[in-house]
Amino acid sequence: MIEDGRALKDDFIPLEVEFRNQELNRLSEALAPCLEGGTPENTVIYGPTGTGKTCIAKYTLNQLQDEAPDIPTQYINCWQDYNKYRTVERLMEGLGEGDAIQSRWMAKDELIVRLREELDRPYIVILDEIDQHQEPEILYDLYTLPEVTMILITNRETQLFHRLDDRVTSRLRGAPRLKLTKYSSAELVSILETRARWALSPDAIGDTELEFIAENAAGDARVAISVLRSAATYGDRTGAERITERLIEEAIPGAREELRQQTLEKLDGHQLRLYNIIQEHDEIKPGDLYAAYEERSEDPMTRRTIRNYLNKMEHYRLIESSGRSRAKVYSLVTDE
DNA sequence: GGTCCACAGGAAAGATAGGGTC
DNA sequence: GACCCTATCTTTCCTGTGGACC
Repeated sequence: MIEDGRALKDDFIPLEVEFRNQELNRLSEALAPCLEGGTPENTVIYGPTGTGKTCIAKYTLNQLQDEAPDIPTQYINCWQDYNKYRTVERLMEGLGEGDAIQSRWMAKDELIVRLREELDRPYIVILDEIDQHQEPEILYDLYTLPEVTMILITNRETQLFHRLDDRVTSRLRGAPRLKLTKYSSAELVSILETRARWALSPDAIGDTELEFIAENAAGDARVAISVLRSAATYGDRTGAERITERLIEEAIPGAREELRQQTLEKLDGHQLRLYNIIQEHDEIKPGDLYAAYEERSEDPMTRRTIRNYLNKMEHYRLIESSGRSRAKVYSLVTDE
């Protein structure tokens, strides 16, 4: 059934991005000046997950590189490269200067100086999940580099700005902002149709089944594509010739489990222990959670470290919390 | 309304690990 | 191999918040 699985991958960039023409045009306009030696505009893209923020940013940079291969670009996920050092490391890599960094020997400030020296032409950088950066002052450092143009991606615009100091906020306030909203069911069907045409054998899936996936994805293209991928994989495994509604229903839990397992693999022993304790309870108070964790650990981490771990797991959407102060409880995320 | 206390999260210091220099 | 420099992770200390109880 699957003929070319690439089109079903999360990081696949399609030849054409559907239903985002206005946003693509605005982003292209913001970057266009660099083609004529001018100064492009920094841009902020925000909206819920699965609305195509990363996709339109990467797509626009691909287009730009087709026109001007000499202009270097770089994609940085600030959840993975969350401190200044790693971010600048990635920036150097984007300039083909990754080898210039001799491990930890080079201090952060020295790295910035090195980056400044290497910049002799426009450099366009996507900073994805910028609200998750642990040292948001990096934006000020980058702002002082006239060659660097930033495309900042965040889920919530307010989360980004409330963490920035006034110098950066005042400068970014004037930057173009692109707000992306969730896809409608009809839009998701069209996106899925295109992906299915690329990835699957002809007639592997019909309109009714695509609509069924779209309705279950609640406007999130990432979820919709993940379910399609899971259904097709499951169909291949079981020898089915077509993806049916029943196959999709069977594949949905698998798609969710796949995403959950991928995330669980990122946790260390202490974090997994916390996850297991929460899993054993419908809801658990932070104090009770720590007591249970302490009981099961030979060398337990402190409460402060555990709070950091729990924040990380909440961000991964593995657990969630409700209530505040003494009324606070943790539970597993079950709605995805 | 006042007090208590669980809880969150920032800041600074300490511990650890990786790699370079002599 | 000892020492130095660095980033990263963890701990300690502290303050602010807000729910529970009287």
